[in-house]
Amino acid sequence: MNVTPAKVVTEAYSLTGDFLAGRLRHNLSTDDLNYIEGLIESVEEHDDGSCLLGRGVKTDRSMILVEGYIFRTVKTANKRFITGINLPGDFVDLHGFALKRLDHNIEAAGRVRVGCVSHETLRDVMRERPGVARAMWFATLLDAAIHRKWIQTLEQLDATRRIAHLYAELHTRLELIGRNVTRAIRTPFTQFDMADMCGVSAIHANRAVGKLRDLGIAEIRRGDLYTNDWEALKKFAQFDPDYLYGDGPLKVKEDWD
Amino acid sequence: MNVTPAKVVTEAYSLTGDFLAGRLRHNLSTDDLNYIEGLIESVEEHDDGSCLLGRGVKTDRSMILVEGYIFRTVKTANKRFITGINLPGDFVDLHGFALKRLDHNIEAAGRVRVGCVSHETLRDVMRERPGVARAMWFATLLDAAIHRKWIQTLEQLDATRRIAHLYAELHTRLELIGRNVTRAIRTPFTQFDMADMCGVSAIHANRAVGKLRDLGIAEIRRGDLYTNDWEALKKFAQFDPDYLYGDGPLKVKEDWD
DNA sequence: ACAGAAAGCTAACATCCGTCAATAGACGCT
DNA sequence: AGCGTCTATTGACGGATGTTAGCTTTCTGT
Repeated sequence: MNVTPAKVVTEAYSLTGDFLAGRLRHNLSTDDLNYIEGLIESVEEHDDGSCLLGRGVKTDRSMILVEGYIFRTVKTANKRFITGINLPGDFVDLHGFALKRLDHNIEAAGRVRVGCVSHETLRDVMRERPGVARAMWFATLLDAAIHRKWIQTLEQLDATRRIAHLYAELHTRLELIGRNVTRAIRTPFTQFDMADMCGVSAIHANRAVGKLRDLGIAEIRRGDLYTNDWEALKKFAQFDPDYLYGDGPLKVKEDWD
Repeated sequence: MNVTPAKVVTEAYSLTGDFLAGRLRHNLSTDDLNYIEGLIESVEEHDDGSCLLGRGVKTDRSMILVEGYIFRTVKTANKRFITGINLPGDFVDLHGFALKRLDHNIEAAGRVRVGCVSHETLRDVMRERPGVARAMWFATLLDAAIHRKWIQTLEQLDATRRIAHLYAELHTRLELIGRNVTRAIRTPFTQFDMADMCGVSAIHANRAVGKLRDLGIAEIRRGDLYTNDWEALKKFAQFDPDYLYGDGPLKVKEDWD
């Protein structure tokens, strides 16, 4: 598991847009968000399938996903398990700051762009911007909440519904970061990826995709999902967005101190 | 989902022992640990099956498990899903401090004793004892790591191995909090509980228990597991303790600042 | 346009698991 | 001791999923 070489592209892309409209948005002022963008020391591009950080490898920086999808993976002799997905705006390895070594790999799903912040800088943030530090804690708590929902999904749903639930979650999370979805979600996921996320074989993932098509719920082609009835899809997947803390509960900045 | 009445037993039990030898231990000095014990405003006892905190209920305090086992559960019309277990020394709803409302229930597995800390007090801690605040963040990161392992377990193992993995995890976590296990782990878990943790039916959990017995790996009677070869059990469950960050990685206090 | 590679698809069979039904054992209560 | 309830156990059947194998489609590079 080697870290693949990255192209540093800081000079080519402006970061002063709304790329950081992600998960941290709830708890931070515009000033804080600009402050965080300022922390980013470089932006890198990585190719599909490259490993941005390997399990057990020590690191002295953390990465914010700017564009693309990232998997958390664990590998055994002949299988890969995906335990989570990150979307733009997510800190993909913030916990590496505290734990020093991750228990899983950070893997690019399709081409990605990440912003890098050194742990030295984060130490200063922790000391001097308690509001930002708290927002980072919230972000890791939200990761845990999503993990719990994945556990429930694996315990509760069959393969077809798991895939539907996966895209239902993506739909809502993309909305939460301001990327509204109309009739399609485009991803670079293969059916192998879906299988590794849902804990089924690739062949069974294929059956599930076919079943979603037969049921008229969604059409999935090469990772891209098309539907004209998101509510029906979400109902089929028994999707309940509460766990994403999209509205009220996470907005606790005002009643902290 | 009602919160059942609790017996307040502060006066009957001394807290100045090593009950808080739990997960926070790595990152804190004895002084810090004594400080945390001092935060506890009351100790309560709850009966088996009682709900200590319901999903969506606002709360203004957090609980440290002092004695017993606690489940994180989610319930649908006719099923219950267990997404995690807590052991003595764990903060069971620390994330309620930041999120205000939990997305799941906190449920007693057997009789439990919990120590309560008001969020008002925690706010002060966050401001005045950054070392303790960081330890709390670490604790929630460890929760997330355990969640990821559960996801992997559900994706990877059959029912028999999942149950073995569950007890393998308990064995290691109990060791990490100084409760060394010899030949038996005693729990109040029913086979229904095991089923809800492993995402299988109770009848299939029973088959799995029988299979562990037939294979000579372990004997499980009413939640209590007996074995004379923990290594064989862990190998069977493909258990790898890295995700519990038992030794090095979590001990980062010294190189923080 | 073409070839090779990657991804998607299908069929057949075995295993894992859920459900239903029924029974046996363990525990608490009176 | 006797009763009821909760828990554990077993058998039979069907559905869900894994595995193997082979085939088709789509992408990509030249």
